[in-house]
Amino acid sequence: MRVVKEAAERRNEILDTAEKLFITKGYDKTSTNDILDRVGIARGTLYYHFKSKEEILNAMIERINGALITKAKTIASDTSIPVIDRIVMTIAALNVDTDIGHEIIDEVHKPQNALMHQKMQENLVAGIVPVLTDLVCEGEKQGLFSIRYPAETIEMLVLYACTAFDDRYETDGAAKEKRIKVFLYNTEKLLGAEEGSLQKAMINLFR
Amino acid sequence: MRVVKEAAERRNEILDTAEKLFITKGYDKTSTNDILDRVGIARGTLYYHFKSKEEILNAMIERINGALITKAKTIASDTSIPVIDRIVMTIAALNVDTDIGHEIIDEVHKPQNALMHQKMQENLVAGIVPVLTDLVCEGEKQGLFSIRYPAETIEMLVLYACTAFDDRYETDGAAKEKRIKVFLYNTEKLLGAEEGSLQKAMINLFR
DNA sequence: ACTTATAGACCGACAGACTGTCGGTCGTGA
DNA sequence: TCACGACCGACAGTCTGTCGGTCTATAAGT
Repeated sequence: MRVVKEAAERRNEILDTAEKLFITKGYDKTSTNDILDRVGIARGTLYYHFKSKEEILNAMIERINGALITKAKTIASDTSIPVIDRIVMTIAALNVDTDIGHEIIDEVHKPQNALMHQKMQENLVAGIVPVLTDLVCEGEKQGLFSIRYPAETIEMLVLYACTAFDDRYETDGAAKEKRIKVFLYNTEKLLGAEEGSLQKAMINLFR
Repeated sequence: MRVVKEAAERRNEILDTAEKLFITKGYDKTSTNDILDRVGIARGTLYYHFKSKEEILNAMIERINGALITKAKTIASDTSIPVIDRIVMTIAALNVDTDIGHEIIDEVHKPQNALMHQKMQENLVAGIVPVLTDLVCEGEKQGLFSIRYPAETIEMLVLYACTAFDDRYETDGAAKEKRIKVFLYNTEKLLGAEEGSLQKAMINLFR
């Protein structure tokens, strides 16, 4: 039977379903049939709202990243919190565990989802680098950091973090923990922060 | 008509052809028909030598990266060259421009080739990090560097370099040059090298 | 030297699945 | 009642991977 809805609503229904499927089954392994069966629409309807399967992926990524970046910006602009805490919190806000669930971080990084992964990363890095750069510059004015090329350096750190902290490299908890520790140590070095200052802020916030 | 060849030879013919096509057209847009038409074999023959299209991609990447890593190792083990020069040369050996041609670096990083890109990067990083780590440790013994966590730090630098120096981010020459400069500056900082020492070695070698 | 056997390389028709298209239909608000 | 936006589903075209069977080079037996 035929159910008519407003375009925006249908679009979101499709995106909701696609998101679940892309994340649980992978982008390549999800067929457009899977999506339209689940939404309960016909083939033509799907292609009435999106011009291709890839466009669905793009829209989905923009929705997810848009929300994440908005959240990060909100935290970053709360001047009532010390800069160093805000930096840690901003980064934590991107750790998708919080609200979208572990599934994403676990599933997105499988080899099959390379395209999805690359797009999410590119989009997220572009959005978050300026926010963090501003924060670091603020911290430098307060004498917390000493850094010559903030933008490029932040980009370097963020890009590395995005790639390295994907689970695809190892599941060994110890190696991962060490990697995080070294990452913080190196970050302090690059930002010209006092040794242990970031680590302290982190432990302080998450205990 | 039917031409019989040794398995190894056919395999290489297929890989040669696939390499050209994957690089010029992209992995997704290259069909197995494209490959087998060009090689001049039947469908069944292709699947006699490779069990899937993706396995062709994997074999191709291993071939390319194997050659690159062998070359890098050769340079790295030549103790007649000063360590710092060897480091620069080892990295330079990975810059595919040299023998496989610009095409790869130009084409591999298009969004369509995400899978290929990811696999090449992962494979290359895993191969090159130990080589560079050894070199850096050698340099530390000579008092050139001062570094607490060599392996993780090298990994960080290599991973970043792989991601950042893809052309996908910008074609603006000036921005790219600055990025390289900052990368060298930060590398010196992380390795605990004298400021400008890496840059000097680089300019020295390539003038 | 001449048949016969065998294993490895090769063939191409086919099944099954998938994406995107298109002409046409239905519902709803003006 | 009219028009437009939402919706439908059959269909074309393409793609990957399979399978039963065929060819050929080499080794063995006579």
